[in-house]
Amino acid sequence: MENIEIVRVLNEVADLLEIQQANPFRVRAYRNAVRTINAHASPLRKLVEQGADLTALPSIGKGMADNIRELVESGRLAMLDEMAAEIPPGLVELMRLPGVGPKKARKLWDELGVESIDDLEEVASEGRVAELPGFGVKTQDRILRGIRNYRTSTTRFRLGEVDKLLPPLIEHLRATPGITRLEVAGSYRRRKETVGDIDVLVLADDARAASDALVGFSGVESVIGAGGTKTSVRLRSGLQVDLRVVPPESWGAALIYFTGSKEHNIRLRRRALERKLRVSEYGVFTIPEESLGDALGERGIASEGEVVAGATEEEVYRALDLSWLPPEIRRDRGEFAASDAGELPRLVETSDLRGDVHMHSTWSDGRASLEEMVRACAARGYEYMAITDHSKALAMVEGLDAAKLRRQWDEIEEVRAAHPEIRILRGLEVDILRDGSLDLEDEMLERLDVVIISVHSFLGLDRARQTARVLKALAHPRSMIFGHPTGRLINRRGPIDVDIDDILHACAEFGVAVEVNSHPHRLDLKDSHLWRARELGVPVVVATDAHRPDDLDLAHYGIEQARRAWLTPEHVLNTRGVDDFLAVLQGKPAI
DNA sequence: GCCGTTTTCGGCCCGACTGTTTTCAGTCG
Repeated sequence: MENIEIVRVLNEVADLLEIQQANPFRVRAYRNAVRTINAHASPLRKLVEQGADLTALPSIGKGMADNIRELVESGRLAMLDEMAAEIPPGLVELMRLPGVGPKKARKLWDELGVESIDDLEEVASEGRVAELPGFGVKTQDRILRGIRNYRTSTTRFRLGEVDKLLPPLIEHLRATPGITRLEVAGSYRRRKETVGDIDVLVLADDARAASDALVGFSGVESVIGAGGTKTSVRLRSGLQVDLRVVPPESWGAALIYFTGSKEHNIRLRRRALERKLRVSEYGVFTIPEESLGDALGERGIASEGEVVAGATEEEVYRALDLSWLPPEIRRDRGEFAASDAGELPRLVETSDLRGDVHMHSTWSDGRASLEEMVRACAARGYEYMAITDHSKALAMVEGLDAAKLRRQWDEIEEVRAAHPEIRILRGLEVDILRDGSLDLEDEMLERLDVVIISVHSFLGLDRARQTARVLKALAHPRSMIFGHPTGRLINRRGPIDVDIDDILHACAEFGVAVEVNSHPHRLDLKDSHLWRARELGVPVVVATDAHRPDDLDLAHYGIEQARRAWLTPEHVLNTRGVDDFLAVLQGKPAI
């Protein structure tokens, strides 16, 4: 049983508990456990096998540890089986619809016998949902719309897509009179690999005018809602945009609040309470003595208290004895402790990169000549670069065999002479063959400066075979960088099935670096695996896998991914000078 | 169900919006 399966089971338990109207804090305990497991890169299975104490993990207590052990050892959870016998499986799915939570799902089941989305569509189109107490015509319509939307599948947008969709909207809003400040918050600002919707914060003289400006944007397909402080629209692309007008004295607090993550905010508020302060999107406030211990006063309204901070993020964090925290690490993954200890990392930045070492040219499937790629790298200020075309196994792109590679080296010699401003390394992206051997003769591998090894075929091997295949390739003395290690394509293709923990251990042992492939379709390795790589001391290379000169500008996506894993320039090999870079990669015995 | 040099019991983040109500529950982020 893998972590991802454990997570699915525990999440389902939480869903079912909600429908059963169990203690909400018990539900939250399951959600918190899921969070911990998601953040844990190595398999809990191994910990269980070793007899380790799972309760050492945050949010895992005795009960949860028992659950996990039961899952690992038997593959089942008796408690879930019991609950699932009582509750129809389709009920959980109802809660995916906007406006339907556990209470409404339960009522639909109790009163109308709804057991699935299909059932719900039927009774809703008959008008029977509107007749239920607590429901109405509007809720019924919303459910029907939600079902249609759900069926046309609303996946999250890749960060790179959003970066293309947003600029016209931002420009439009910035040009609106009265909007004096604008910032995109949310997971977009945290540079998460995918984004669900967009939160735009603005400072505006006239909230109405700002709202009208959004509604009047040419890309808007429909208006979802408009309140006093929030306007929501859906763009024709399907992307939902929420505009929030914020008063200047609350700007920083609102920016923190809407940047999230949710987990970060929760921790922030708890921290405030420890200091007898209250944090909201409006600022940091004192809690008046009389309402201490009575968090919810009459009708839930706590007395106001005095404003302590709110105008800037720095001031809000300072009020809680914290340094300003980069959005990428606002995930409650240790950033508070690091700030307290004065040990916040100096995260790697795009400008730290001194070379790009994964790119293609017309020698294989690139669109630009070798010299054009060299010029493009030099123009970006790189000190060095590696041309890494495909090896011959990728026949469809006419990959390079030994003979073709020698001819490429001749051309590299010529280009080197013409471009002394940049060091051009001889590289190759060598296919890992089905049996784990490399797609190039050893004597040629010996003569390459940079050897990237990648999986491009037999993506469907089972875990045992796939892992063994990769481990064998990593053990090759000339393997230097493991390219796009999991092979995933975001929203399109899942990762190959490998034991990532075993692989990272092998990388550490053999001194092979892992790539952060910066292409926004890949972002591979992902953040949680990079986190593990850092823990294990595996060197990291951030590279673009560019197939044309413009692709070289995608490096920032890889850097942002690295920042989410707390990587500093020390962790990223290609922030070093070329001699250092090569020394680490090649610092291994000859064949 | 988890957690604790303030607590092993009694807490557990905060506010807005919507739709349904006539004082509020449910949902969402």
